[in-house]
Amino acid sequence: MKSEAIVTSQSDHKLVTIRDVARLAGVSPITASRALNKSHLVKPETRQKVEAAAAELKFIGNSAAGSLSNKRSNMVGIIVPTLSNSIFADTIQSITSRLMPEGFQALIGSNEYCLQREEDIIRTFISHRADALILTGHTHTKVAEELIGQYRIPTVEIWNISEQSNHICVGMSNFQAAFEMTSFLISCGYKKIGYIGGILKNNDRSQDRMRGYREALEKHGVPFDPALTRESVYEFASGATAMQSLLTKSQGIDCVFASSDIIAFGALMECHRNDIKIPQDIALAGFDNTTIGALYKPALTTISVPRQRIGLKAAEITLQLIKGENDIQKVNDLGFDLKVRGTT
Amino acid sequence: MKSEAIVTSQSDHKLVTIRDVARLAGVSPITASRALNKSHLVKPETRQKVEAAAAELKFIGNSAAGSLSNKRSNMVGIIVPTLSNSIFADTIQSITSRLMPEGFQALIGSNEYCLQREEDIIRTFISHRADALILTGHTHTKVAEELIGQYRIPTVEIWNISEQSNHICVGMSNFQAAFEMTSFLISCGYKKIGYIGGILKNNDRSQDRMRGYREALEKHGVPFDPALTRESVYEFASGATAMQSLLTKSQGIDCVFASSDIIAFGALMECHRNDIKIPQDIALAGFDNTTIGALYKPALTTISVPRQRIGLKAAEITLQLIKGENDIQKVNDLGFDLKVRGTT
DNA sequence: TTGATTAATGATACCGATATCATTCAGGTG
DNA sequence: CACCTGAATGATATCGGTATCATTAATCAA
Repeated sequence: MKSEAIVTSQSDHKLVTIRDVARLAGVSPITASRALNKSHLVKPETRQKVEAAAAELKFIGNSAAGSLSNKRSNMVGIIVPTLSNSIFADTIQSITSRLMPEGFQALIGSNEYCLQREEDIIRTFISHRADALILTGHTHTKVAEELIGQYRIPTVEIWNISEQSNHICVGMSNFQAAFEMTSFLISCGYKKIGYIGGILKNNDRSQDRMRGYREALEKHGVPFDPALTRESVYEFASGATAMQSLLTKSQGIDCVFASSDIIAFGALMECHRNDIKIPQDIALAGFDNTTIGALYKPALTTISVPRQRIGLKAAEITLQLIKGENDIQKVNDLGFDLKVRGTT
Repeated sequence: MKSEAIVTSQSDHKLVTIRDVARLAGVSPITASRALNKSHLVKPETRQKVEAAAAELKFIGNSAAGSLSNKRSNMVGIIVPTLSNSIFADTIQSITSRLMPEGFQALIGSNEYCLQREEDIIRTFISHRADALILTGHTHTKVAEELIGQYRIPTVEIWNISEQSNHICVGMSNFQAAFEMTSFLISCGYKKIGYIGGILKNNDRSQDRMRGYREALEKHGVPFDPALTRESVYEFASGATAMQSLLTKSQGIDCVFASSDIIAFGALMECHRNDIKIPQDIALAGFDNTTIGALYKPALTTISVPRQRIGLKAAEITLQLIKGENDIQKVNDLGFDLKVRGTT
């Protein structure tokens, strides 16, 4: 079908392009493009004409075309373990709030604690030529690391820190935090301290927290007893189940350290259900410092993690990396806070 | 710089393109493209050669180039009010779990209950030429609607239903649900039923729930009393504050209907803190059926919303719309369940 | 006045994929 | 054997921007 000059069929579904804007403004397409992006290269008067034309046509540029040409997608891929846990929602929130004003679109993926799925998501993000990646933790598949290398995607890891990692990381020492919490619990005089941690497999945060618990015990001369530990999915119900198991199979426990507030809350519910008084009968500590934990009475003793600051700093570094800056500190420790409250 | 046949500089940062794959496989670029996408047009043997080449080079296609050419981005934009509330996280989860296997990338945005921000996000999504949009609720800015129309983006609304809407919607009647809950509370014999709802402005779900509460009261001959109602942000702390206000300023209340479990839980905490027994002193009902509510003792009476099914159905319809099917039911009511539990 | 420099704009090519149309060739038919 | 059909593949153009280099006009130093 040859288009004839006059015909402007409505059913043609032609979207407005920068050429249309340029035509209406009486300039060339490149000038229009420049006016809309790098306005300093264009006379203010021209810029206004172009902007007016763009506004009149409700022009929205095609970023696929843009990124194809200038090799920057203005997208940043973010992968968290899950969206259901609000702690990651908070981090995402703060990342995007920093990135959006700079013109970046966040691609968000959750791997549901599965490395293979993470690899798939990374592959998708690369296909969209994300300008950078923000991943949770240090643990990734070999292929994922290779792809990141081959496609040279600047990558930032959040929520844990390690000198060993291949990437820049922003977070706090999960080991140190668990170590300090456990030490604190020991210093309170608790003798038989149970531990409900997240699934260890492929999860460096869970592993580090467990290690913190264990090494703190050993440092204080308390033998580590696997029978006092449970692995739990990061969900209320699972925390409750783990607690139930501890209550029945490990009598004499006077304190439980849950490596996540969600798990701790599930454990709390379970105690509640069994008329076990917190902290009189059993003390309880969590990790993450969620809102519910702080609001509950008695309020939950926990580790406060600077979720928003992690997101903000990660976004900041991401922007620097995209700009090509490379004098960036590799390990960014934002610390944590031990919040001693009612449950211990 | 003219490229000389032999030179393959490592520092050239050249990413592998489909031409490289084609060359290695000994076919033309188009054949390579076909082999990787629409393999039925290509001899099985050829396809294998191409796949082998792609695998060897770790080829990941540039989807910007792809979508520029075939006018499909394989991206679906999803906008929810917030990620902090797990109910939306659940919906997103189920949407993406349906969309990803079909090769779609979800673009996720949260408008933080702000219509202008929603409009901005929609603009971004359109710039990426999202193949479809999934929005929460019916309330959008005029400009947003215009853009959706102009760029002809198939759009599905979730979490509320209405014949009036411009778009296909998937959800349940928030009005009906609040109506039934309120009627139930009346039937329990509660005489002075307070209401803590979400912010009404620009939020059709909040509005419909409030209307359901009000009309149920009136239908049963109970006068609607604004002094018994509060508006609250959808956060624990805000629910607690609202409850506190009700407790001090509206004595004699024997029941509170919170239009969200999060608010209800905040209210619960507040009662707990003031040694008010639930349900003996005051009954409490929520909305959403979150996990904590179900786990708490006494468990929270609430409205169960089919969050996952909403997401799934929305994804399903989105796929149909993208395929161009248009015999799609406009209003998709997935219903709700009144969960009567311990708090009433 | 002239050559040099800067500001503003434009012509053309190109990013990397695929749509479209063309071509080749094997097998079937009358 | 000429003709047609369909399967497999390829050449070329194109999507909608922008990089790159070229051009023009205006400003300025010598």
